[in-house]
Parts: sequence; structure tokens; C-alpha cells
Amino acid sequence: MAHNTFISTGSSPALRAVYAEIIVPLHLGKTLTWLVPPEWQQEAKPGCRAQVQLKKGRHYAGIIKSISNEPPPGNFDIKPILSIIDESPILHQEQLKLWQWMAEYYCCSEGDVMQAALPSHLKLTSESIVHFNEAYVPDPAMLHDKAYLVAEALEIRKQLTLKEIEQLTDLKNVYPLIKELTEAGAAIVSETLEEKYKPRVETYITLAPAYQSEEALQLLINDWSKAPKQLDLLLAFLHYSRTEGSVQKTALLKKAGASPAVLQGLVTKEVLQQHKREVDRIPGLPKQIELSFTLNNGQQLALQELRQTLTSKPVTLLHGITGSGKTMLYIHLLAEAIQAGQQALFLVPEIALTSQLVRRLHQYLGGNVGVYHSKFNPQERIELWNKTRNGEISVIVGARSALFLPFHHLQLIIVDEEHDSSYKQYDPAPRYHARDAAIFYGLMLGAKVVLGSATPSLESYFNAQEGKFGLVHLADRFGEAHLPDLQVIDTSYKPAKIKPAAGGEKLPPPPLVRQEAQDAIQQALDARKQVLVFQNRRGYNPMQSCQSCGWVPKCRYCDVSLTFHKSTQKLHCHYCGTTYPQVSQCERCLNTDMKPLHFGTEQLEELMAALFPQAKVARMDTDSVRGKHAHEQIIRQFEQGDIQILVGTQMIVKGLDFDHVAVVCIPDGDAILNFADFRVNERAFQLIEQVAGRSGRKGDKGSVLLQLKQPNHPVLSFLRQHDYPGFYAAEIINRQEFNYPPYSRIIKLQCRHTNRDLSGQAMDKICQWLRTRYNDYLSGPAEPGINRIRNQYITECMLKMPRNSQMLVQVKDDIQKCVSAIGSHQSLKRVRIIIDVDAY
DNA sequence: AGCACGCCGACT
DNA sequence: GTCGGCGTGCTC
Repeated sequence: MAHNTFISTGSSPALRAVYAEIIVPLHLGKTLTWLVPPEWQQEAKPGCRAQVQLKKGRHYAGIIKSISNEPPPGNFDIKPILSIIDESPILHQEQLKLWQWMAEYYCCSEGDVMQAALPSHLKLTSESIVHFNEAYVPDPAMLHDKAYLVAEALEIRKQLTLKEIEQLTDLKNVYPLIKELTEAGAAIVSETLEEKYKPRVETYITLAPAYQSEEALQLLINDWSKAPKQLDLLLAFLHYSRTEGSVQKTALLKKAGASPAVLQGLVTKEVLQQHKREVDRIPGLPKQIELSFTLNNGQQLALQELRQTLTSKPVTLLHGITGSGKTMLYIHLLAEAIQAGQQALFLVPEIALTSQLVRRLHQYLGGNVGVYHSKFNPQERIELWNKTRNGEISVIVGARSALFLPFHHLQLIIVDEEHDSSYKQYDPAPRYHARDAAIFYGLMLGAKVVLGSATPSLESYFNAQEGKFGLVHLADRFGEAHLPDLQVIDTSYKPAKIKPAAGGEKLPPPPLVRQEAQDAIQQALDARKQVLVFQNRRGYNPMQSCQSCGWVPKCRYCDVSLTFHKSTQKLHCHYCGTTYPQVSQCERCLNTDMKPLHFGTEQLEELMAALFPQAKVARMDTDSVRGKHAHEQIIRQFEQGDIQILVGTQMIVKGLDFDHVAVVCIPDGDAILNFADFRVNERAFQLIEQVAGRSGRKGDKGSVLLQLKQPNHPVLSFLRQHDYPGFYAAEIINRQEFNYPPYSRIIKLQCRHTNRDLSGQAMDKICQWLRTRYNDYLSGPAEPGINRIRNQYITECMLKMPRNSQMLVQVKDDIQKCVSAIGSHQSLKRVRIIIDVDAY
């Protein structure tokens, strides 16, 4: 690297200043440049973290993006880098390229990408420490009361953090006070950037060298007098060191029932010694590969096809119906990658990352597999990060953020359940789609990419049809299992044929779960089978309304009705989380006849328990799985047959394989089919087909009970036949006709502001500008169905751009210009603008 | 994101 | 008249 050669000959580049372009974890429009002082020029390499200061404030650990001799344009003082944190880069060049692509493609800053990509413990920000200036003599006349108080505290404690000063003074803003203290010469402020990752250290006990020999030891024990507890502990130690090899301190004390003081006695007598050792937080398994299963003919064939398309196409779509054993094929591919000394990434939707899946991967691929997801603590994530970087781990299974791990030889990326919308990050930026980013990254690295799904996204299937992706079908269900029957139960209103009895008694309302469905469930229970009940609404009643005026309790901050939760006896807003006391009286007309509308998982759980008292009923939704292990626990109980009926949201759909489910019941199918979005049909097909796939494994034919008010919905015929290609063929025509993806790319723009008018005005202006060039592609401005969330009024517009990439780059550029124009508009500059590329 | 700077109400 | 509250601009 010529630029940082300090001693050089000829036209001495050493005299030229060295600059580093650095990504800081902030939402900034551009990267900033720092000067690299000579003492850091050797270490300053792209991918290393550098400690930098912004303004006079905090220090950050930024990532060096590039090094150059060219100063940034503009005339201002360029601050020097304070230090280089990493001896060697923590990111590879390819990762930086991925970041850059992501920032450009999804219209965000690289700082935004950094926020998502780095585990929190690598993103350091400084803490200000206020030190006492020893030369200072406290003088109450010179300082204000509170400042004097702090000065006195500093004299005793020598240093205080900002938090401590806040508590001490009860001030919200301590900066003026600190300024006063520093100006008076009482205090000096420093910034500390501390490495947050600390290796886990355990203490091990060994015998002192003097007693290593059998004779010396015998002598010691035979001549032992006094301190019987110490002798007990010593004997216990000898026992464990013989049976287990190494002896860990806390384990020994626990097993021997001894106190630390007893051990300390032996250590002081120089009989035993203590050693500290760094240990892994993630327990390692043996790195063996044992593919102790056989593929059926269909799977064999599919695997061969897959291997073939992977060599000819950069991306292959594996369309395998639910229960066809896609995971087994993945395991084969992963094993091949490991054996070839490569690394592989196995992406799954967050909640599909269950111990069921992990257990299977560990069973066949052993310690070659590492798991990366949000339930792991920051320390464990760093260890996995490092193990990926140094190649200790070959396969990572993880949710979307696992894409950012520092693989050094990534040659295979599998995206399972590729249709799953949770691959798309919604908020905050970067609003990226992990599947699409994985495809880009795979192409860049020359890695093979496999997308797998029973119900592929229209985009992926389209790409396969066009020949852009390879396509492999896996049609047989594994182990003689049949696809379930779809039974539609018509719940549309039918006028009663018999007149109501004299006196005008009302007919009782039909039950939420109709008699037919109840009978089928009862049958399943009688056959000692299990039942899943899918309902995509949490809570007890998603809504209630006044019987006389129609008033509906709504959230104070959001434009949504409140859901009653029986567990808390409160009304909840599912958008901002605010809770309100239960309402029994209409606020508008004071009528006391509030009627609950619709139903959620809580009510269904209660209903199922009442209808089937002999069965154990459980519920799985975000409310019932609050704890770290609650989710796993419910799944395990269901697997073991301790639960017969499981009521739940999406959560029960993803990644779970249950062997004894005979019936899947969907009481509110209309909620799935009546969604105002161009992806309704696709989502409905995926959701229902996926839930259906949970039933009827291991030989029996299961059934799906779908209650619907519209029993002739076009999607149903395809669902009945489990005919994905048929569904695709029908749906793709709609997409083409209305120019929706995959025939176009959608960019959604949103304005958010507490003032509805300002939000609207900003969006109007944006649309005005965009219309001059993109009139044919623009729809909006409009207010979305829910126009206010967390007190922010939302307005939006949508661009349906042709797939032509040149134009896509252009439009993003123009959008950025719009955003900065709004940003410098006097009255609209405070409106927040959100750009969502490939929005869902 | 934070922190500095600047403009207005509560209180000496 | 000042203190200190929060609104908005800039960061190499």
C-alpha cells in the first residue's frame, strides 16, 4: 500500500496527507472524511474500526471505507482520527461492497446499513467522563449551587459519568453545568470508548506442582491433620480430576458442597492452584457430519437436478411442497459445502428459527453449524462473528441479519421460505429484502444461491419461468404423507327459513366455530390427534362499537380501533402499545350497550377450552410467548402431545413440523382474503397452503377447515388442488394487467408528521415534482387506510417503475433530490420522508 | 443520533 | 432582568 508507506523514495508520497472515508452509525446523507495522522497510517485499513469524534461531542467507532490522498471537497477543518481500534479489518471488502449496494439500492445511508449489520457490541459510542482537576480548590463563590455540589462530589470521587451527575443534580440537561465546571477549571472531560465484548473467563483448579507425584500426594493426605473440610474438598477434587480431566471452580464447589473459603484455604496452603481460562459462550459440538438418513427417489432426483442447475445458473428456486423434505436436501448441500472447505449461509425467517430446526442441523452436521439470531445476547453474537471470520464455523443458520456476518469463503446461500415477507425489513432503514440482498451478494461472491419454498413468491417463480433462475420441483410428500383436504365452510348470512317464534326472540348468533368444524375437531381428538387453530388477530375482541351510534374506541395516537385483551382486562393499541381502561359506556352518546366485534386468539382459546373440556388447549401469539423460552416450551409441549389444541397467529405456521396434527381450523378466512393490497391473493394462498401443510404428516390425510363468507373466491380452487403453478398462472395475469411486480418495481414514499396538513403538503409537492418525469408510473398522493400511527400523520405515494435498471437508478436519484428539496423548504423541512424500495 | 446554539416563558 | 425550557441545524 503505497499511500501509507512512511519511509519511501522518489516522489515521496509520505508527505501527502492521508484521508480516510469513514462510515459512522448515523443517518447521514454522506460519508465523512477524517485525516489519518502519521502514527496510525500503518494500521488504517478499509474495514477497520477507527475512533473518531463528531463536532465536539461523542466519539464513535466508525468503519473505514476507503483511504485516499484526496481531501474531501469544501473548505473546512478536517479532524484527525483518534485511534485505530482493530489490528486487522473486522469486515472484508466484499461486505463493504454489500453495504454500499444496499445503501444505494434501498436509498439509505451506509450508516443505516452499519446499524443493521454490526452486532451491537462492535458499534461503540463513547461515554463522557468528568474528571476532577486536582489543581482546583473548590470555591463556592465562583460556582452555582449545583455546580458546587458536583465539584465537591468530584473532589471525593475523582470522576463521574454524565448519568451520575444527572442523578446528583436532578437536571435534565447537564451540559451547561459541565461547561461551567470546565471553564472554572474544576473539571476535565474525557471520552472513553470501551470494548464491550469481554471474553468469558472461568477459573479452573489444578494440583500444585509439589503434589503432582503420587507419593507426595499420598504423604500429604496421610499426614493430614485438622481442617477436615479442606481434606473433603481435596478428595472431591481428586475424584473429579480423575473422572473428568479438568475441574472448574464453581462446578467443584457445588458438587462438593464446599464454600469458597475452604478452597481458598487449600490455595493458601499451596496444595491447589487456580487458573483463569477464556472459554466459549457457545458450547461446541464435535464437527462431525453424519447424514444418517436416506433420501427417497423424488428427493434423490431433485438433489441431482439441484446440483446441476447450481452449476449452470447463479440462483435456483427449489419448489417443494410442504413436508416434501426440503431441509434434507439443504443438509446435503450444506454437508457438501463443508466437505469442500467452504462456508454456507442458511437463512430462515426469524420465527422459523426454532430448536426443532437447529436440533436437526446439529444432529447431522454437528458443530459445523452456528446459530445467529436475535435471542442471543450481544456477547454470544460477537463470538459467532469471530468464529465466522476466522473460519472456525462453516455453516451459519440465521435470520436476515446473518447475511452481514464476516464470511471469508461464502460459497452457498440457502434462503428457506423465500416467499416470507419477514425477510423484508420494514422499519428502520435499511429497508432491505434479505432474499434479494442475498442474491446480489451471491452473484458478487460467485456463491450458489438456493431459494426454497412450498409457495414461492411470484417474483421468484417469475424469474424461474423466465429462465433467470434454475427451477427444481420436489413434489412428493415424505413418508407416504398426503396433502390435506380443504373443506370450506360457508359462513355467509342465510336468512332463517323458519320465522322466529312469537315474542320476537332473536336467534342465537352462529358460533364462531361452526358445528361442522366442531365435529371434525372432536373426531380428531377422539382419534388422539392434534388440532391447530389459526387466527391472525391477537387479543380477545379486536374492536367494539356502540350499539346505538356506532362509536368505536380508538387509540389516542393512532388511527386504529382498540383491541380488548382479557389477560390484562385492558384495551390495547396494537400499533403503539398504549393501553386504556376498558370501556363500558359510549363516549359519544353515553349509551351503555357496547358490542364486541370480531374475535382474536384469546377468545378462540377460551372457546376451544369450553367446547372441548377434555382437551388441553394452549395459545401461541406474541402475547403468550413474552419470555425467552416460552415459544420453545409451547412447541415442545405440543410435540410431546401435552397439548391437543393449539390456537395461534402466524407463529404456528412457520417452520414447525408436527407429526400428529389431523385438523387445521381457520375460523376467520375472510380476514385473510379481504386485504386491500395487490398481494392479497398471493399472501392468502401462501398462508393457507402453509397452515395446511402443518396437517397430515406421517401417513394420515389431514384436513383444513376454512370458514368463509365467500366460498367461491378464486384462490380456493387452487388451494383445493394444492396447485401452485395453477395459482401462479392465474395471478401473474393480474399482475401484468395492472403492472404490479414482478412486471414492475415498487417504490413507496411516505411523509410523516404530527401535523396532517404538513404531511399532505409535503407529499403533494413530492408528487408534483415526480409527475413531471414519472407521471405514467406514479399513483398518489393518498392517505393510507390507517393514516396516523404514534401521532404521526402519514401520506404516501407509489411509483411502479419498469424493470429497466437504468431508469430505476435515475428515479432514485430524482427521489433523493425531492427529499433534499423538502429538507430545505421552510415550512416542510420537518416532515419525515421514508423511501421504501420494493415495498411490501 | 446528539449536542450546540438560539429564541421565549417563569421567577428572583 | 435572568435562568433554563425546548425547537432546529450540523456533523469531516
